[in-house]
Amino acid sequence: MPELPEVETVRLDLQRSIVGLKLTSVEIFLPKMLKDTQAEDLAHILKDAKITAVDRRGKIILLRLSSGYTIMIHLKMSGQLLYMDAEDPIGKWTHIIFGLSNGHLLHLRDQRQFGYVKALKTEDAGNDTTLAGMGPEPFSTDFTVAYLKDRFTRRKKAKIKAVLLDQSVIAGIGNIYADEILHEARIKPTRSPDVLTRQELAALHDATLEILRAAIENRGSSFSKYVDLSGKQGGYVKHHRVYRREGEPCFRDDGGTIKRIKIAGRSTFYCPKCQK
DNA sequence: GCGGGTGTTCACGC
DNA sequence: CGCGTGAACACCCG
Repeated sequence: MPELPEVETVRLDLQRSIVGLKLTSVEIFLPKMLKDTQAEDLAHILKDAKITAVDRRGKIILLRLSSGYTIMIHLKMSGQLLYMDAEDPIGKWTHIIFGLSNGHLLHLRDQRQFGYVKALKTEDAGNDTTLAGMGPEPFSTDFTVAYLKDRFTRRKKAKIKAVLLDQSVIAGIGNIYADEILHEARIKPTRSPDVLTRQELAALHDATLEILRAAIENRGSSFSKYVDLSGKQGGYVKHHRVYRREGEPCFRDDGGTIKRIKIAGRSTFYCPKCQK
């Protein structure tokens, strides 16, 4: 799925192109894409509601509506949101189409059908278990070295990579960026979080911000399915230093060769030379 | 046919 | 309770 930088890229695109418009209709071809939401309720909720803002929490897009409702969209592994013309063909994997008051359409495509759309009252969003259980946004003031230290001391037997993937610790990091962040911070993904030094925690904190910032600036990583709102690929893959680079020399030119292991069931790439 | 893939969740065993 | 593993979801690709 798209991780924070990809979802943020889509959010920025949506903010530019649909805020201020009204939603006019919704067509649902695959009802199981709706989570805790009835198709007729969704149609009623969004009909003629104005989109007042597009927010993001972790990897989830939040369409804020003037009617007091929020539409949550999770793209999971292969979901895409596409801003389309009315005459554009409907793809095989388009499962939901939102109509917009300017005549354009928002297609939700998802080859693997893991993603979901959920409607809830904006005032109840704080009670939503997915949203409420999420750790701080990396770019918020809550994300500090002290916070990492506090959360990491409780995880004595875990591996740092697994903890970075835990959305309740930090919101938005996935398999690509966990590896890129750990490489930038020179920390081996198998390390135990509770024994990291103050310097390592600070390096991890800074690397998180730097890698995510650079990825957003390059409009995310497209190695397979991810595209932005207009269907274009992101440009960050060419900046990847470890992810999917098994057997290649470390970009730090330190004589290390990128290794691939499994952590938390996920392929994990790192340089044994510079990541300690 | 098999394994693996940007995510998440659950069952199970230690 | 914490943590790791494997499976599940569904589909494409090499």
